Amino acid sequence: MVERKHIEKNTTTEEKIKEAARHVFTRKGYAATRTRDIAEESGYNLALINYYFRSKEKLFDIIMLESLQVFVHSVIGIVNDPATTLTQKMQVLICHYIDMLKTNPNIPLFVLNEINADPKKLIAKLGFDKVDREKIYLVKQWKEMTAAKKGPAVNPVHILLNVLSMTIFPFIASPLLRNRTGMSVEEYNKLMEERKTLIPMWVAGMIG
Amino acid sequence: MVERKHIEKNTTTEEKIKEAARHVFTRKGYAATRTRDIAEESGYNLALINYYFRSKEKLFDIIMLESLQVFVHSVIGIVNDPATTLTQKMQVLICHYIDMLKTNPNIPLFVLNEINADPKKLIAKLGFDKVDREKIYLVKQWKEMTAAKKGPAVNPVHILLNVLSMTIFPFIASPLLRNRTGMSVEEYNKLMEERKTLIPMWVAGMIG
DNA sequence: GTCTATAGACTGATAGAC
DNA sequence: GTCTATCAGTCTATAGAC
Repeated sequence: MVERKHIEKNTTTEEKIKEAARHVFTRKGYAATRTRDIAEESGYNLALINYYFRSKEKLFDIIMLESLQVFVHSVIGIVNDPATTLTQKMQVLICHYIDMLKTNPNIPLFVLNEINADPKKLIAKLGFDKVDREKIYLVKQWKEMTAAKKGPAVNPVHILLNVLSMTIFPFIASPLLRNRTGMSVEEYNKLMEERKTLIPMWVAGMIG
Repeated sequence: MVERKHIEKNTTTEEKIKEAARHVFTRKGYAATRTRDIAEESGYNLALINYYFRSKEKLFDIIMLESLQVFVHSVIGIVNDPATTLTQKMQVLICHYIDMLKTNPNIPLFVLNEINADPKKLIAKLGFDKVDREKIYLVKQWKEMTAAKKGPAVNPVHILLNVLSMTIFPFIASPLLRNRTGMSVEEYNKLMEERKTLIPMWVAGMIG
């Protein structure tokens, strides 16, 4: 089953519909997407969407969960690794996010839009509400670090916000920035690659 | 006309509908918003929306362009001020952005979506394509600064990206972050207020 | 200017033939 | 499994009374 996954990908009707749905949903958002659009893009008929997925919403749930699990699953492995330091975790996470964003640059805007449309619905669907933060190794290490430091500490949420901001936002704003600076996609991606080492450096400067 | 603006605000039916539309559109997005929702929120009937604005789309355009033009205009004033230093400009801009975003937290997502849908259209509507970058005072000051510095300089686009990221992204991600941290809107806004002084400090550290 | 009532178009979902 | 045809519901926009 696993070893065949890359072969079966997009060959079955079900996979083709999912692939089409991924495209249309991420481009237009849930509400603006018509099941007819997905049918057309998949090359199949409208009725097949219901045959395979029962409803537009159920199809959306599947797409969204898959998009996010790519993000979330690997991340949990990183933040829970007792073998790495806090700094190393941050470096690995930033690399991981930038690589993922280079191949899926449209996912953040898609997710943020849907969360904005209905915050409770999506967060519950993602299973984020079931993660026990206190048991994550990164949280433990963070607390040790802040406890050891002297002087007035910055609210750690600021640091988290900065890492996420500096990593994710450049991809969301890419069309705008590229338009203003006249950069090509390749030049821009090269810049993003540079940020893999720059962001950890900048953040280290913030923590002092 | 101008001197009466704050008095007339939200007193006319037209203004009340616009205010209601602003709320609903930004909460649910264009496609998911029904004109019935706007009518209900405004306290008036569905038919009045068409009486005043002809269509849902025209109403949407008016709302968004109004919010944006006010903001864009003020920004141009700041970056073209010959009386302030580069550092001062950055501080004022960050303050200005954060204040704006506290009252209109939905604008970034709207702008990013529109630009994603059609990069040239919105930029042209806002008149950005007519701005001659070389004539902006901030650009001149920036070049002077980088010319005076020794050692290998970081690509200035990184710094621009960081300022925008750290200022804007926290507002886009607010629903997600507030949910994860359990913060109220007030607590979160207090954090954003702190960033008015923190971001310039962090950026100064990056430029070194 | 504001309302009620309804036209007219579109959408998600299903029945039933093949 | 895949198709065509169609229903039932919802939406924007408008006609017409007041």
